[in-house]
Amino acid sequence: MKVRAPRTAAEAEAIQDELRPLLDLTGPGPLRPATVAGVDVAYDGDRLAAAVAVLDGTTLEVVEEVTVTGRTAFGYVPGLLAFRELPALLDALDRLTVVPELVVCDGYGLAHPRRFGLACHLGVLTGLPSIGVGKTAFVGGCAEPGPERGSWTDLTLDGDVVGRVLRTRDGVKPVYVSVGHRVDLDTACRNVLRLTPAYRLPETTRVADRLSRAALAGAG
DNA sequence: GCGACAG
DNA sequence: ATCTTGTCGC
Repeated sequence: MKVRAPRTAAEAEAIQDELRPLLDLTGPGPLRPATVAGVDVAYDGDRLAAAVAVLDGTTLEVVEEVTVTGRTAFGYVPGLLAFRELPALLDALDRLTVVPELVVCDGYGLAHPRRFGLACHLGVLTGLPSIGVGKTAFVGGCAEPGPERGSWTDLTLDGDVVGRVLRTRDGVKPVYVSVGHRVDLDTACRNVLRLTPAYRLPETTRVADRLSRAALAGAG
């Protein structure tokens, strides 16, 4: 699998609009996935390192890790993050021995200006069930969820519910969850809660984050 | 027209 | 994303 490389923002947007119809928003998706993959990318100037960490869906123990290093081919443009991170992430996913039952992305999925964020793009290109978990607000409006872990509110955009603002730890800033491909919002949130037994962010993204940084440092 | 804006 | 010290709290 490979991402088409657009030359301009307009081209990138056209690709998103073209792929958007291939999205499978049919649920429920994996409720008790045996394996869950986390993906993340670290940068140092134009160098980058992408990492994929596959965890056991029950014990959350690391089952497999893959990293790839390379150079950025597309700058960061809000709404077009996938074109910056997907090439390397797909390379890493290709080298995986285990086929994860769910992929957790760092960023947004359906909650996107054209309803096709990183999680959707990755899902459509790999065919794998995927969800997006963002750390900060991007698009959509929401009310503040209750202070306890598990409470949430709708993330809405143009009158549509495009995701959820979910509290994963008591009294800690919530995360922004939106579906990517082949998973519904309820299932996405249940998975996120299972992946956050101790910290605000899913263990999958925590491991992938560490991995990508280490790979970047080790690639000198 | 002017800002805001996942990572 | 990344640049960065000390500091409050368990």
